[in-house]
Parts: sequence; structure tokens; C-alpha cells
Amino acid sequence: MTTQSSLTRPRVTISEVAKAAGVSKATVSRYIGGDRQLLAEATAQRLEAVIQQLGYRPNQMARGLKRGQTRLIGMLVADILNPYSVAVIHGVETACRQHGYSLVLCNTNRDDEQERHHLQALQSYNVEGLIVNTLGHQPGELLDLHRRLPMVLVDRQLADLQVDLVGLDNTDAVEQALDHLQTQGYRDIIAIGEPLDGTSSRHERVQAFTASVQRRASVRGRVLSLDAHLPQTLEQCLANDDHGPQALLTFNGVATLAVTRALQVAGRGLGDDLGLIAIDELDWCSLVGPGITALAQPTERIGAAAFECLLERLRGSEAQPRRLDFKAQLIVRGSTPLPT
Amino acid sequence: MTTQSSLTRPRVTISEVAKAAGVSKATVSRYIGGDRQLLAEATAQRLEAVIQQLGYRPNQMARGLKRGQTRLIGMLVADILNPYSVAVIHGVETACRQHGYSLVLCNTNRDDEQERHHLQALQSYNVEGLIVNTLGHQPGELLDLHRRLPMVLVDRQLADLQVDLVGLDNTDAVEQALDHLQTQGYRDIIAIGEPLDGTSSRHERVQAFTASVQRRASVRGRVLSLDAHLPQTLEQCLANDDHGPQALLTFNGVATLAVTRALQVAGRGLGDDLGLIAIDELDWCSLVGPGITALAQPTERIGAAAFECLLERLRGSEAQPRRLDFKAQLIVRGSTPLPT
DNA sequence: CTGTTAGCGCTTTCAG
DNA sequence: CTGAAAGCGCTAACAG
Repeated sequence: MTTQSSLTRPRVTISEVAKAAGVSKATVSRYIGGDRQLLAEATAQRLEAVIQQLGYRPNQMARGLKRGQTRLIGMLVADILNPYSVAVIHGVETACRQHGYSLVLCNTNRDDEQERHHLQALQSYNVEGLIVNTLGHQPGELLDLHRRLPMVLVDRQLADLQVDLVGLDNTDAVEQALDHLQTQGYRDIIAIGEPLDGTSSRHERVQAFTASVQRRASVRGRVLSLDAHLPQTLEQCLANDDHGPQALLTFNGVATLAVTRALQVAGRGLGDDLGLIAIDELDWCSLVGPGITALAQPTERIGAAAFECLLERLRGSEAQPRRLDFKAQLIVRGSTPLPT
Repeated sequence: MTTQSSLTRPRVTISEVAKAAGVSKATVSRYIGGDRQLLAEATAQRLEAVIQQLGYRPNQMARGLKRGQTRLIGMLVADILNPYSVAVIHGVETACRQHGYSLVLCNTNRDDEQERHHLQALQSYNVEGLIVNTLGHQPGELLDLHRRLPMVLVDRQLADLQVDLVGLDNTDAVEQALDHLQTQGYRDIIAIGEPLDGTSSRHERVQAFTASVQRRASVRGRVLSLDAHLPQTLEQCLANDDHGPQALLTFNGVATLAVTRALQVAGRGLGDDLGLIAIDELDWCSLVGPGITALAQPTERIGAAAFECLLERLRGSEAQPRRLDFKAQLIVRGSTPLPT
């Protein structure tokens, strides 16, 4: 029986340790603060024993209050159910731990109201810095926060905000996609993404796509938005196949899922007369149909880079805001064979 | 230009607000503490304006230090890359926000060392309670913490620890799986899960499976562990098909992924001569082959329930530790047709 | 209705 | 090498 009960002792404090060890609070503080060398060997040993025995854990809140640093990093993600976000979180989390920081994670659920709410909460907990995957709808709050806190953006830029940004080299990714498709002989490319809502990465991918298609004389390209009518719209586009072999390019994991489902409903197989290449590698890319060709983002590295970027700022760097673009890695699978 | 700079003003404090508004700190404290009714209307209005204008945000750390409550909940997950965990996190997170709590999330990466580390960190940040998806390898730290903190376990029980547990009704889930498979005419069932490492839910599923098979005269069952040799072991088992139509039962998402990959490598299709039913619904269950029949866990509800359970404890409930078991929901797809 | 006063647990001068 | 004392930002009696 170990039921948690009202008998719960209040936490052991530094004073108790001090008393038990027969020293002053200051001495204990020095010990836990790592100034162990400045203590008499005997004292240090006694302290070690007492702390161990009492099960003392320094109260980070109190330390933070006094020293002005909490060793807490806040992270805001737009959608924790998106595998991309999770992978980035994982990268950030790992880097945090390695540097002695803890992560306070907030999920905005793609909701502006929640974004605002969480931003306030994070601030009130005195996080030392912020890693933000924002919606970008209302820069106000963010701009404001940025004046008080080091911050780095992930994947999504914010207009008017001069901040470090780490993400994918979207232009390159789209270029790789089109190169591959063209090489494979596809001439009619339909790109599909979530509706444009101001998210910079979506914009950039669409831009890059349009520009790149324009540069390719023999290729035709169109852009579709994910919505309730996707299956119909898609079918319509696919019917209009007077320009050569067709292929789909999905701009992220969400689009890939939606498109794959739509194709399934429509009863269209992958790879035979219709190519597909996806931005974002997913667990199941290799499993569905002949396998889906993907452009994998180095998500872990993106996460780690975001943290390191933040760390530099925390250490006082005043350098110009940087933009860290990572290259996507092409993984060729059966969904983009040479069309027959 | 909004570059964060060393000019960063220190945060606005309650004293500054007090001075600016010409009242005492106590009054400001009352205002932000919600005792707004106990203030003169005029004072309240002045305060509102000043706070707004100064951009004042109460320091939760300081409040926590004083009041002994931080409005922080700690959550420990074994593997954030597992979609099950993420879905539960989402449920917890939502519930937290609705009740004014923030979530500090820690991922142990299935590593004992990291579990210990994070547990200490969470404690040092004075989280009010803990939601734990533990490895269960070393109850020591956890047992210890449980004496100081309300805690609820998710999915995995811990021997010797009398704590609330919320998870899946494993017996029922396995029963549903076998019922379905048997109804469909399968007679030789191979169950596959991650290696038994003390994780209670894995144990329970294996136990339930063995017991349930025993009760079914006409059915034969075996259990396999995920490891490097899975493809071979599996092939071997499948060759031994003298007991009637065969089907696979995967015990969780990880197993489903591994098995699906192994089958693909082996060139075996789903549904024709080999059935498959999976515990855990995944994004791609409907997409691969004829679709994978799944037993979906109500993950969001599990997460929400975990938080609510914790909340009761936080409010002082001394009730006997409960076990909340949710039923899995069967989603029939093409991987379990009536065998030919 | 509002101000005064003491701390919460810890760190940090400043003296020994 | 160690202790005393002040104070981080806030709340909670207790007076008025």
C-alpha cells in the first residue's frame, strides 16, 4: 500500500537540509549550485549524505525567481497530431535535455485563440526562450513577446518579424520533385496542399511550384486546395489529360493522406497511369500500393537546429536573424515509375 | 525591424503596476487574483488600464512559490513518436487547458536513465501532479514520488504501486479480436507484440490471448515477439498451416507497422489467404492493401480521463485507486474477409 | 474597500 | 571556507 494521502509531507527545503547538516543555507546553496570546490571536503560530504537521506530536491521555481532564469524553454506547435510536428518536437526535446533545459509544450490546435492563450501562459512561467510553429494569423502577440524573449520560428515565417527561422528549403524541395517527375516522363503535374491561410511554407511551396513549372516548357502544372470537394475536383483534373502523363505532388503529410484517401475512393491505383510524389516522409509511405515516393524533411535536425539557434540567442548573440534551410531528401518508390 | 536586443526591459512587476496605479501591491494582487468584486469599481478600472498599458503579466513562478501551487501538470511518455502516445497527449493537453493547467511534457525515449532524469526535473518544477506512461522498469523513483505527488498511470501498471490507472480493457479487446477472427473463419492465429519487458499492457494482452485461445477448442494460437528475425519467424509460422485459415493479430501500432513491412517484404498480400487484425487504429489502416481491420483505442478519452482522475486527486480525493478501462472499438476492413 | 507586514525557497553580496 | 541578511515577485493575514 502506497496510496498518496493527505499525510503528504511538504517538500524538504534548503533550510531543513541546512539545519540537519549543521550549516547555513548559503552553504547548502553553494553545494547545489555546483560551487562544490569552494567548500571544505568534509562539509561537501556531509551535505551529500544529508541531501541524499532527506531526498532533497532544490525548488527550481525559487531558484528561477531569484536568479532570473528558469531553464525552461517553451514550444508552441500548431498541430501535435501532425507527424511532422512530433518529429520536430522530438528533436527539440532531445537537444533541450542535453543542455539541461526542460520543455513546456503547447499545442494550439490550429486555433488563434489557443495560440494567444498559450503564449501568455508560457510567458507567465518565465520560459527563457520560445520555439514557435505559429499559425501566423496575428503577429501582434508574437511581435510583442519577441521584444522580451529570444525566439525562433519553425517552418513558418512571420511577416514583419525579424527572427531566426529554421525549416525546409522549399524551393529546392519543389525543384527536386519536379526534376524527378519530369525525368520520369510526367508532363502534367497537379500540386495539392492545404488551403493557403498565410502559412509561409505553404505559400513558398506554391510559389516555387508555379515558378518552376513556368521554367519548364514541356510541363503543365496546376495547384489544388484541400477541401471537401477534393475527390471531385481531382477527378475532373485527371480527366483533362491531354498534356501527357499525369502526376500528383502533395505539399505535406496532411495533403498526402487526403489525396491517398481520395484516390482510393476513386478507385485509382498509384503508379500505373498516375504518379505521386509527396513532401514529408510518413511511416506508411512504403506500404501503400507500390510505395509513395517522398521528399523527407530532416525533422530531427530541424528540431535540434531550432534549439541550438535559440541557445545562441540565450547566450546573448545579437547577430542578424538567420534563416536555416534544410534540404529535403528524395526517396524514390513505386508511385513514380516511368509511365508506360 | 524588431530584433530582440540586449535592451530587453526586465519584466514588469506587480510593484510597478502598483506604483503606476497609485495603489498597494496587495490591491493589484487582489485584482489579478480574481477578487475583483472586492475592489472599488474605480480602482478595478484603473488597474485594468494600467496593466493593459504596461503589458503586465503576473509571474506564475512567484505566485506558485507563495501559494504552493503552480498550475503545472507533468506528463511523462515513453515514446513520443508513437501515435498512441501523441493521441493521449492531445487528450490530456486539451483537458489541462480547459481547467487552467499547463502541461510540461517529457519524453523518456524508452530509456530508464531519461525517465529518472525527467522525473527529477518535473519534481523540481513543482508540478502539482503527474501523468505517467512509464517503462515500469524501476518503480523506485516513481514509488518515491508518489508519496509526494498525486499521480495517474496511463496504459501501464506498475507492480506494488497503488495508483489510478487508465487504459484499455485489454481482455475485452483481445476477446473482440478473437471473436471477429473466429467468426470470419480463421482457425490459426498468430499474435505479435513487442518483446515482453515488464510493460503491463503487453503482458495483459498476451495473457488474455493465451487464455482466450485456450477457451476456443477449434482455434490454435501462438505468440511471436518483434525482433530482427521477425520476417523469418513469421514465414516459418505461416508455412505451418495445417490447422486451417491463418490470421495475424498485432498487439499495438508498432507491431502492426513491423508486421505489415515484413509481409510486404515477403510478398504476401493481406486478406486473400492471410487475415490481419490490429490493436490501435492508425492513419494508414484504411490505405494499405484492402485495409487493415483495427481495434481503435479511444485515445482522446483516455487522455481526458487521465487528467480528470488526476484532478480529483488534486482536489483531495482519498478514494481507493481506480482502474479505468476503456473498450476498444472494432473497425472491420478488408484484411479480415471470410477466407476462401 | 485598501494598505502593512511577513514570508514562500532560494541566491548572493558582504563580512567574517 | 562559511554565515548573516536582503530580496526575487507575489500572496495572505491582519489591521484599519
